[in-house]
This record gives sequence, structure tokens and C-alpha cells, in this order.
Amino acid sequence: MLRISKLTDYGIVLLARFAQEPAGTTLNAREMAETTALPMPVVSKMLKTLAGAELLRSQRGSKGGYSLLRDPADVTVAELLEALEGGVALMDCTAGPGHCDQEERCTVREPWQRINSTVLAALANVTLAELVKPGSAPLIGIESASSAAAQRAE
Amino acid sequence: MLRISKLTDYGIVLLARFAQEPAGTTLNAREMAETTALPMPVVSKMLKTLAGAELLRSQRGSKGGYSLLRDPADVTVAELLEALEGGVALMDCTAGPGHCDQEERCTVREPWQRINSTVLAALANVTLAELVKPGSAPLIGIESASSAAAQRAE
DNA sequence: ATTTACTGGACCGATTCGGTCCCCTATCTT
DNA sequence: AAGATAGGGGACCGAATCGGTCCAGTAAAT
Ligand code: FES
Ligand code: FES
Repeated sequence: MLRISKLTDYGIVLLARFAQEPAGTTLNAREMAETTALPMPVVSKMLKTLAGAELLRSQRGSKGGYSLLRDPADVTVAELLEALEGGVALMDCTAGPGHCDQEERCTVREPWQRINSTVLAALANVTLAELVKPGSAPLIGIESASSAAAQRAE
Repeated sequence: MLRISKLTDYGIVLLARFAQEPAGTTLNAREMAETTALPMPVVSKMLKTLAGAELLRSQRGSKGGYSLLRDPADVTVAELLEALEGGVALMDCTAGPGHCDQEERCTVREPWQRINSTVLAALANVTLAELVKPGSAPLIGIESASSAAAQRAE
């Protein structure tokens, strides 16, 4: 259904939570679980993943926790998906040659590549900072696109 | 991994196959299986689905088969995904209220809606006809988006 | 009546998803 | 040094989805 996984969403929620704090704030898993009302094991798991992706810095031991490693304005949603879901490829075929055994016959392959690029571009154009601050939404081509779609619908 | 299912892809390949023929051409499941080199049961299943979605007209009996019901230039990729995968909702939460039990707390919900709209718009801007004819690719904002992403990457 | 071909749905193995648990190691506090 | 705290790594599990097959039924042409 063209959906990203719930876990990934949770991961992003967590990251957004960090982005709301002053830069460098350290929060531990328990605190995160409380403020997001998510089950502790899930929070822990996702934080680990995010740390592994070099998005969070982890600090062990008592008084430990996680802190945001990068400027929220520099982290794109595309990157997050990359880190949490291992890449954005609308279909196996899009990921590169060798994934589909009928790449020759297939006439739709190349157009899909372009579509995939478009989607990726859309995701790369939104940053973590923009996820936190509502209001200004500099999403590319959304008006032109939706109006075009509206025209088409007539 | 933000991917559409293989079956869906196959369905689109089949549809594209029809779009290449003169309008109204009737092809049966066996023929489709041959020209696409896909296993017959799969082809059959997807054709049924497509017929159910009112994209193909089905004709039973001997000399029967399927034929394209709509003008390829009027069918958008977004529609296809809608029909084959039951909607485009990046995450459960995006599909509407009541899917996620923390809609209140969640600060990322609304921004995601916009992102979802953007992706949807991108998909709604490509028609079946454009999938078949390569070359001209009027994908929205792809240059502006990729250049914006490039700027960001610096 | 026979043959062709779509229809509807059951069904199955394999993978992924969502989520939990446990043991280990690092660090801070006292 | 001892104890408490907190992350790291990974196994693990049930449930849902995915990819694909199969078959009994029905409509149409000849
Ligand atoms: S390349 Fe895989 S279906 Fe087109
Ligand atoms: S509304 Fe479901 S996670 Fe934000």
C-alpha cells in the first residue's frame, strides 16, 4: 500500500522530539518513552537504530542517553527513510539491475525510474526542522501538481 | 522500504501492454502471459483485479479476453496504485483519524500529511500513456527539486 | 453440447512487521 | 571498589502481508 512502516514513523517522531529541544540535549530512552507514550522497548530499539545511523549520539552509563548529532535543518526526510528503511526504491526493479528477471521485455522500467526520482526529490526537499516547525511548508510543486491533477480530473 | 508490491508492478506492466495496442484491442490472459513472460496464474489474477477496478473490460467465453476501458492519457499512476494497492498512504496515520492512538501527542502528523500529498501529486501527474511513450517526461518539479536537494547537500 | 476463457475465492510457504526480552558492556556515583 | 544506571546487540515470537498457485463455477461463442 505504499506505506512506510510504523516503526519508521516512530523513529521519526522520536527524532522530531529531539529536534524540539535545544541542540545537544541528552535524553534517555525512558524519558523518550514517557513523553511520546510509546512502549519502552520500541523506543529503545528505534533509538539504537538511529544511533547506528549516526543521527543520534549515544552516551552509556548512568546519566547517559541520546542526543541529536546533526542540525535538524540539514537532515532530510529522504535520509531518514534511507536510514530507517534502507533506501527508497518504489519497486525492486528500481533499485538497480538484476532485481527483476524481465528487465529486457519491460517497457515500464525507465519511466518508473523517473517517478522514483521525483518521489525521492520530494522527500529530499523536506527537512527534520520543517517537520517540527509547522506553518511554512516549502514543498515542491505541490500547488502546480495538484492543480494539474485537478485539470486532469475534469 | 517504501516499495510498491511486485504484483502491483506486474499489473501496471500488463496495463501498459494494453496501452500499446490500438484502443479497444482484446487480449486474453494466455496471450498476456506469453508476451510478458509472466506466470499465467499471476497474469490472470492481476487482470481480474484490474477488471474489478473498472480499468479493463472483461469479455467471457470463447473469443473473450480483456480490453482497455479508458484512455491511457487519462489514467494516472496514482489511480493505478489506488486500484491495485488500495490507496496511497505513507503511513497508517496519514489515512485519516483513528488509525494511530497518539494523534494528539504527535507533532509530525500534519507535516506528513503534506508530504503525502506531494508524493500523491507526483504520482497523479504521470499518466499511463506517458509510461508507454518514453522521451517526454513532464514530471513536476523534478529539476527544481533535485537542484534544491543538490544545494542542500553542499 | 462442447470448448474457451473469465470469476471468485481458497489456499500455501516465505518473508516482513511490530513488538518483546535478555544478557552484556560502559559509565557515573558513592 | 561497589552498585546503580543506561545503552548495545541480538535472539525471538506471533501476526500480517506477500507472492504465487489452484480449482470449482459461470458466461459466451460455435
Ligand atoms: S523491470 Fe521489473 S517489472 Fe519492469
Ligand atoms: S499520528 Fe500516528 S505517529 Fe503521528
